[in-house]
Amino acid sequence: MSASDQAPATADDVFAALASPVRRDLLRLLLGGTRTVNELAAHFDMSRPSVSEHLRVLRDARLVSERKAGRERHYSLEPRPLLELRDWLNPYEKFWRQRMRALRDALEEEP
Amino acid sequence: MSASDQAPATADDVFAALASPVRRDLLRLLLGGTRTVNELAAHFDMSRPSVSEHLRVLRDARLVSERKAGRERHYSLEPRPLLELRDWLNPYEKFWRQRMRALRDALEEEP
DNA sequence: ACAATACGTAGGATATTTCCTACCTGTCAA
DNA sequence: TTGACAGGTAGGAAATATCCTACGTATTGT
Repeated sequence: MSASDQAPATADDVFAALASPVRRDLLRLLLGGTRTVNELAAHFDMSRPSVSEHLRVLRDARLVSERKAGRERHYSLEPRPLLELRDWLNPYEKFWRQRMRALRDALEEEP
Repeated sequence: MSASDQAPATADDVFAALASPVRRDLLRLLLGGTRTVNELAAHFDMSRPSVSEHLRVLRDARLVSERKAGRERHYSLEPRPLLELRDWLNPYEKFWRQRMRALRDALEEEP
């Protein structure tokens, strides 16, 4: 399963990709716009090849895309999997609101 | 760093906890309400002690809480870290809306 | 043409995760 | 009291993750 597959990324891929703080930092950097590998690697106390590997994990999870431009590779943020994460989160937000409502009701009953 | 600490869970703990599909299934089961360890373990093709370890990871991330009741332990969902995850997601949703807006504007320009 | 640059891949060392079985403590019920 | 049950912990095997250096390939500039 490499980044060149057209198959959609699984939730597993996305959650696993987000588990690394390095990869979350990479996503945050890409919020500022497209970046080359060297530009990204400059932010880390880590070898460039290791950053390349993290980028591959992010690519496999469809969280970033790459565009070849001469000898550079321009990486861009692809927010769609994060929107699916928001959908995953939705039932838990509902749960949260129910709990808040119950707490408020209990407080109103005994003032 | 055990679950008995009062220190708040880090984003790292939360993302790492969510990286396992078993632990995400545990959270989903707890959406239905409080469950004992045995009730939870019954849903998995895995030994009960292994489920216990997954529960510890979720506890350390403050994603679940436990309440002792006789010889049972009742586990409950604690949605607060997931709400922080939603906050983490926020800038990416803004990014997404910007991108959608740009696409829409481009389409209007060239109909 | 040739050196330098950008970046990926290979192979490997080490750390971490994930599962197991064995075992322990605390609680309940007969 | 004693046996059964709930569930955590210990120790270890196997798989995976994370980093490195060395190297290969494609592109650019001189």
